[in-house]
Amino acid sequence: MPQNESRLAHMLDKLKAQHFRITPQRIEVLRILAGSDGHPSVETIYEEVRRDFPTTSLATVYKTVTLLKELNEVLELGFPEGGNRYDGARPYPHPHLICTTCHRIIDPDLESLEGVTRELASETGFQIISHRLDFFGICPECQEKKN
Amino acid sequence: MPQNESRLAHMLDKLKAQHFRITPQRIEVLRILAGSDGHPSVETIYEEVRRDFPTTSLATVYKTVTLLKELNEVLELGFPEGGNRYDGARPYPHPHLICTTCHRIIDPDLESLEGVTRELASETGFQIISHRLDFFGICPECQEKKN
DNA sequence: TTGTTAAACGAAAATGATTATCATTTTAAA
DNA sequence: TTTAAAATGATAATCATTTTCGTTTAACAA
Ligand SMILES: [Zn+2]
Ligand SMILES: [Zn+2]
Ligand SMILES: [Zn+2]
Ligand SMILES: [Zn+2]
Repeated sequence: MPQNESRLAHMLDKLKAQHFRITPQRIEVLRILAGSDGHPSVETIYEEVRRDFPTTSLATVYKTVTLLKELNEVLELGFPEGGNRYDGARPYPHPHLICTTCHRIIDPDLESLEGVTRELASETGFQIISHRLDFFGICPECQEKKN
Repeated sequence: MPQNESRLAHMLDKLKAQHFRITPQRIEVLRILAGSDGHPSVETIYEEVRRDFPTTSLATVYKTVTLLKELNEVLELGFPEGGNRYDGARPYPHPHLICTTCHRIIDPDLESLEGVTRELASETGFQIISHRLDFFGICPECQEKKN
């Protein structure tokens, strides 16, 4: 998976460029975020990191994720019910499709959003900085299981 | 404001129809939610209710808002940072425009979302139940103040 | 009107994800 | 290596929201 490796390399370069230290725990968190397309939670990342580094603290995972967020290297999908999810492969705003049954989160292809944003800006005078678009529904697999 | 009164009447009817009791505190919360277009927070509702009923508990406001949410009579805009906001005038999913400076929340007019939803469903096989669309930016007034 | 009863209220404790604290360990550069 | 600053790990603190539970009250019938 060359794309993941380049994402990982990019993240590492960014940390180095800003003189953040490269620690084993950080490398592991970066690797998971760069390599996963499933929008993992902090808890998921934590469990995976602890397979290789069993003494890792949950606080370290939080701190690393927060750092990457500030560096715009991970997209945080905050949910008020808790259990935020993270996208390290596409760290820019993009729509998500969330299965309310199995909680998987998918990146759908949707092009028409930029036009909507422009329309909105010209209509309201707002300077649009960012957006968040979530669709909630039931994925094909979960629809199948119901029958 | 006849539209607000009809919203209030509708909410009261729904509570009565399902044999929930009509209390002074509930009426007050309903009135605020039905009459406000500013997407108030629980704290805001609480302060306003306490003007007329100073002994009202914050828990009562939470319980009433939660009840209305379950009855689909209020739309909850949850934010992971806390301080959720509520729309009792339009209790169905609709896009929002949020000023990151003064935190005002506006309902913009946007029609093109239903088409996007249909496209998404046919592309992914998901059964789309709901959505959440927030745009973040700086409102004209806050842009002005910066200069 | 009054009495009855389950629902709602108010106050306070509990919850739970996230953040802050701080002593100890470790990275990175001289 | 030595050194200083940064990162880690364990734990406490935070804070919006939920739960608990004893008291009050709305709704309804007598
Ligand atoms: Zn599913
Ligand atoms: Zn994504
Ligand atoms: Zn503003
Ligand atoms: Zn709204």
